[in-house]
Amino acid sequence: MESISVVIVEDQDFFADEYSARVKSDSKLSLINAYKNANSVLAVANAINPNIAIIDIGLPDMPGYELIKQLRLFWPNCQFLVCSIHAEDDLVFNAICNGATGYLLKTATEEEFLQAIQDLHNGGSPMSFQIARKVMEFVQTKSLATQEVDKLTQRELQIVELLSKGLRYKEIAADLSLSHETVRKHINNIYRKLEVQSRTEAINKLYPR
Amino acid sequence: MESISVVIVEDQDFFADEYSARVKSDSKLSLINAYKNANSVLAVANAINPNIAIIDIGLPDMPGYELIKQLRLFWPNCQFLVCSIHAEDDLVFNAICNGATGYLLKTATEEEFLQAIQDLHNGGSPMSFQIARKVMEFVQTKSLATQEVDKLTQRELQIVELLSKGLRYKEIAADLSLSHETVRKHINNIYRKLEVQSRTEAINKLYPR
DNA sequence: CCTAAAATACCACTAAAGTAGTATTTACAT
DNA sequence: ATGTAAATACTACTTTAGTGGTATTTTAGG
Repeated sequence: MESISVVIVEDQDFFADEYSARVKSDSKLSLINAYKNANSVLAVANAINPNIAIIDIGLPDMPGYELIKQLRLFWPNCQFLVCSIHAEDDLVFNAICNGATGYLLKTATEEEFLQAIQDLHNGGSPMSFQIARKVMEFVQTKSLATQEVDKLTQRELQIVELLSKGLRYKEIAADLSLSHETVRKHINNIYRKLEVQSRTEAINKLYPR
Repeated sequence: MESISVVIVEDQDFFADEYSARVKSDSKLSLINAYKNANSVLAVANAINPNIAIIDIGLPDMPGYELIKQLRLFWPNCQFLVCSIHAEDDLVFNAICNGATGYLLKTATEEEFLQAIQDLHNGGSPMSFQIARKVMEFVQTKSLATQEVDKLTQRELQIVELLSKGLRYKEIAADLSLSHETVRKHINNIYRKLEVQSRTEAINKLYPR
């Protein structure tokens, strides 16, 4: 069994040394190198191809999420583990949106840290529990507004689905083999039930962002 | 320090016994009861008020996500931990959307199981690593389409933001102290850059669901 | 069988959205 | 200094969206 190759990008000496020591202590891992800033790793990015990259979000020369975005182009199969002292929503979601698949707070123990690398390599997404809750709440807010959906009939839901895709009335009519006027009537009823005056308001009410 | 009260809803004897034993073995937890199906717990729901509910997703008389939805009304402050042998997307997301804040596979060890209860109680969202990855991917797909956003100027993004809320052109103009015509021009440019023909198409391109 | 809700369809109308072209001013970068 | 992009504003026009009313047919429930 081949060992898992790791790079570290961390500007603070204390953490860089700590992470390096942890990786070296684990026989299943091999440390390629530890870099102090974004540019020094970008300079050699096309010469290496790690399995795991551990990225500090607070680098001096570039936001961590920006670094991930760029490194992903060089290392499409690499898993990115963000390590941060911060749990602010912006940082967390920017990192995730740019391809981070794990997010640990720096309070993580050595055991959690090494387990996270294993999890990442096994297709998991390790997160500190505070981060996990934020992510969970994000998922919950992005789901359907059930109580509004219940007000609509089957046919109306079918039409709303097409409305939300941006189809025009005549396209919806063609899709469902209905007359243009019938579609309009249905949409009128939908808006009345949802207490809205436009397509966008209806969509926002049914599919909260 | 007060102990954490737990209920279990699990139809398979093997797992029900196992979970009960685990909870009893932990001095920080107290087991209220273990129920074999959804209706037997709903029958007594208003008489109890647990801190943590452990729910099997594959109950005989009701889908687990439906049970969570109903129990949440009785126990608004309870944290729901789903335990399932399945990691199918539908089950996972239905559960999360209905209020589950943790999701473990039944392969979890006793240690992971008890740690999950602690994490839940501390405001975390424990997940088996396979689940965490699904959730992470969901977040990634639901986030801003960065490459499209980059095509727009600051002013255009500002206008798109208001467009996506369903404001009319005249309302946007008033908000930004612009003329109605200028807003229209901006929107025209936005649509051209995004290669769309309507508000809904633009929104869908920038904020994928 | 009968009724209420749902689905279908049409008309007339107003409001809003979207298209196309032109033009001026500011600001920034080569 | 000069060219380019961005932001502002206007006109003229077409298409689509949204409102209100009426009416017929289907479907499901009591």
